Amino acid sequence: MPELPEVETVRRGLSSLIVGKVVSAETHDTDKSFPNATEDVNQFLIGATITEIRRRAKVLMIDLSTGYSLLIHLKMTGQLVFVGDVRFGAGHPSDSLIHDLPDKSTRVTINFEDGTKLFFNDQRKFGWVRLMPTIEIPNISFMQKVGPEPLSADFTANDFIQRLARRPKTNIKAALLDQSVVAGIGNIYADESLWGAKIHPKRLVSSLTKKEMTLLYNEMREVMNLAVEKGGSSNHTYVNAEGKKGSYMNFARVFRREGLACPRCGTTIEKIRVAGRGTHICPFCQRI
DNA sequence: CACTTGACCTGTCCGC
DNA sequence: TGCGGACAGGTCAAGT
Repeated sequence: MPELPEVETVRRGLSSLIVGKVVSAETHDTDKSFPNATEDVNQFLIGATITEIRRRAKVLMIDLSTGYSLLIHLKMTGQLVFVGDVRFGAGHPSDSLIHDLPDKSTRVTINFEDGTKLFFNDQRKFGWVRLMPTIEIPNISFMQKVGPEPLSADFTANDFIQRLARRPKTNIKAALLDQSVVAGIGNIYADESLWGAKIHPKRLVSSLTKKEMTLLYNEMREVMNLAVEKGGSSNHTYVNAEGKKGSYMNFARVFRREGLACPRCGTTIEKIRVAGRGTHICPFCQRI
């Protein structure tokens, strides 16, 4: 899925596109995509005004005037695309990657009173949308265990080091992907951050020096900031709320660059497997 | 308990 | 061209 920068990009897009709109209808394919009772939808979603769009880790929250929120997780291939320009028939901007919505990947459609629509598309069906009372969001198990936002001002290098220390016997890549250590890092930005800090992803957390962990903290924040600034990364599935791609992949140093030269030392980048995930390293800069 | 692996799905790509 | 298998930006349950 989209990792923190992609979800944040979607959040910003939706903030300017749908806040203030009034929901007029909702449809979905299966209860897995939207596991809510019809009476709750009728009572708390239909007729509600969108008040705010928030994000925590990789979860989006669309707050409603009824005291309920739509919680959305895009997982690996989810997209949340707003279609607002009726001049385009089914309605899409001409430079959008999304051509005709709904399509066979559309799981949920939210209609607004002004005729515009929000589509939740998800090829692999891992993602979900659920409606729940806003006040109960912090009580769900994911929110209970999720770690701090990596870009928040009060998240320090020492916090990072202390949280990593809870996973001493696992490798650093698995620890970065563990949402209870730090929120929002996924496969792309884990690889990019480790390359920046010159740390091999298979290194055990307990083997890292304080200096290395501090460097990793700095690199992680830099990578995340740059990725947010560039609108995230796009493979063939990720698009933002307007159906457009992010440009971080133009700045990636190792991710999906196997066979190419390391931008720091020129050594050929390799792809290996760590924590069950495809992992990109410079074998010279990042040694076990 | 901590840690690793498999499952959830569909689509695409790569080698035979 | 067809087919099998590996793999894909995530997370949770089940296994060791």
